[in-house]
Amino acid sequence: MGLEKNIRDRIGDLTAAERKAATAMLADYPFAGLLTLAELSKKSRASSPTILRLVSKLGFSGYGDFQRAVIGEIKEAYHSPLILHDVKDQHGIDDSFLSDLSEASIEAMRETVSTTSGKQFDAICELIADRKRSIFLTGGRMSYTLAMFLFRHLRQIRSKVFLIPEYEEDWPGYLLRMGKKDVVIAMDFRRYQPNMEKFAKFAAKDRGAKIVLFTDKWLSPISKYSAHTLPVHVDVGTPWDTNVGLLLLIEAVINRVSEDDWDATRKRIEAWDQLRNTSGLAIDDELPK
Amino acid sequence: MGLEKNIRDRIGDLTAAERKAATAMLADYPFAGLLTLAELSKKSRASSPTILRLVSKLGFSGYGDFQRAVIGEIKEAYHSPLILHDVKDQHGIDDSFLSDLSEASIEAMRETVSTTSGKQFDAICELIADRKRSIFLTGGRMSYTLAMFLFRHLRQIRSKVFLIPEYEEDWPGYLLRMGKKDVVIAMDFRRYQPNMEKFAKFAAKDRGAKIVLFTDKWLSPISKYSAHTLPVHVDVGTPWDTNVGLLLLIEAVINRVSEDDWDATRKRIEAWDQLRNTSGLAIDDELPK
DNA sequence: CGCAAAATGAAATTTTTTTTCCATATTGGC
DNA sequence: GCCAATATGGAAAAAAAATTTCATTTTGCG
Repeated sequence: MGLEKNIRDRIGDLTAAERKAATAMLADYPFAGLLTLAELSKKSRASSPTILRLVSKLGFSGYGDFQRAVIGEIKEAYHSPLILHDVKDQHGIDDSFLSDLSEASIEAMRETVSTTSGKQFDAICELIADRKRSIFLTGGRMSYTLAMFLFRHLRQIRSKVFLIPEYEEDWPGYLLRMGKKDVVIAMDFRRYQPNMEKFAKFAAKDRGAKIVLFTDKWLSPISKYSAHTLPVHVDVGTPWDTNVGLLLLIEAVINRVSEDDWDATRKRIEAWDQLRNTSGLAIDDELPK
Repeated sequence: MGLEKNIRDRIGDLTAAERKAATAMLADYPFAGLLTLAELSKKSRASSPTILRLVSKLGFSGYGDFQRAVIGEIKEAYHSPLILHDVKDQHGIDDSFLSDLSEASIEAMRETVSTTSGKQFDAICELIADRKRSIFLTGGRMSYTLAMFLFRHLRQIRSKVFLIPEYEEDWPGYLLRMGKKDVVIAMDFRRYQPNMEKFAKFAAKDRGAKIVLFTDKWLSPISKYSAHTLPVHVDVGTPWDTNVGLLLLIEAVINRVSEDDWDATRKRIEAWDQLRNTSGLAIDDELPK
């Protein structure tokens, strides 16, 4: 499996000059693989064609192909040593699935926080806290539910907060009421939906709204139009990506924005509580204008 | 000192397109720095000259110079991976709000996992994976959105999954179709809503459905009627409770249940992807009977 | 609203890197 | 020691990448 082991195993079959190249490679593995062909050639005192022949013997189609593999290995090694400090076996073997997933999710959360700039986060919260701006929320198929989570909380904190309906025919009514001061909070994760981009484009270009985008590290196409982009780490090594990092950021926003005028928020929550027995339905703000 | 911190600190002074490039860089730091200029340009959706201008603002004499610095950082970090993940102090004091909240949320997740019995979790997943049973989901005001999150995922995994509408008048149609074999997944957290209890009571007593309850440590009144109760830790010392523990369990359920018949799930997801361009709307299963 | 200044990216240019070709060198068998 | 097979690297060609130029777009301001 490992590229390094692969080289070591085959080093006996190589020709003299190829072995020189392989040795240089191993001497500073894996970083020698990041050098250019000419640099590695100089370092190993083997000509570039020799290195190319070596690389092809190792099963790569070219130097670029080889370099991509090296980068992949560096990436892997860079991330993996962390899932070591496990809390496994606290109550027996059968829990390891849950605790493994938990540790991986924790890692994703930590990475999300560590790649989020505090300054940018503050700027975003300030935008959202600004009562003069209307806030519009939307999201992709799955993240829509988390957008809705944020929506329902923001509703308790301030007015002029709107959830864009999922049904596309309803969009114009919202889009046409957006202005330059307004904010669109969009959540868009892998398998980006084309109509989300269309929506964002119109909101940003035609209406001049500011877009705050929550996305993954592959960056949704909406990032073209967004004023702020917050990349969230979603990988936990399972077939489904995790959203705990996103939820963490959402809850951080809720806390930060409500701090801003806690008294008003408390009053709203109390008023809400009074109503909660009579009806589960939200009292909708009218759209402005 | 650190290149990453350097970028973060200056991100405010950058122009819009430069910020896009910087965000892409940070989203997959430090590996995005190993890409070629053209690749990074594509990924960040900023033109190459823009990236070059960014790189020069950061104090490098060219893209190559910058890449050498990135490689240097990777090399350094490679041998001490832990330093990188010491989230606090990594980018200064102003981030402490986010990282404090993150650590508190992590604690809540860990506690949730450590108080969840693996056996019970498995039993719940088995119930949900059983294709013969219909699954009905519901939740309180805020947790309803997370119930919806689970709903949309379960929909991709199996059939006969239904989301109870929030509007009370619609409930009878669902309640009357529930049978003894069926499962209600209820999420109910502090400030329990009385009508949720009414719903659960009817589902359990009159219809004989099995209730799986996600709640907080104060235990929703629904626990009287539930076959399984999973208490989630929600306290993070802020005015708002956290839901990361709940989301973790939900995602664990999704992973576990989809494992059960991954081939079928994959096919469903692919079929879904085919449709995703034509309409954002779900194709609703008919209610049974 | 219009204008100047700043920002941006398309495309041309330059530089670097990879790949190919082939002449020369080396090796091992006889 | 000679020959054929194999290995090697110099250098040209091809490809790719980085950089520069400059026209167009966007932004901020009066």
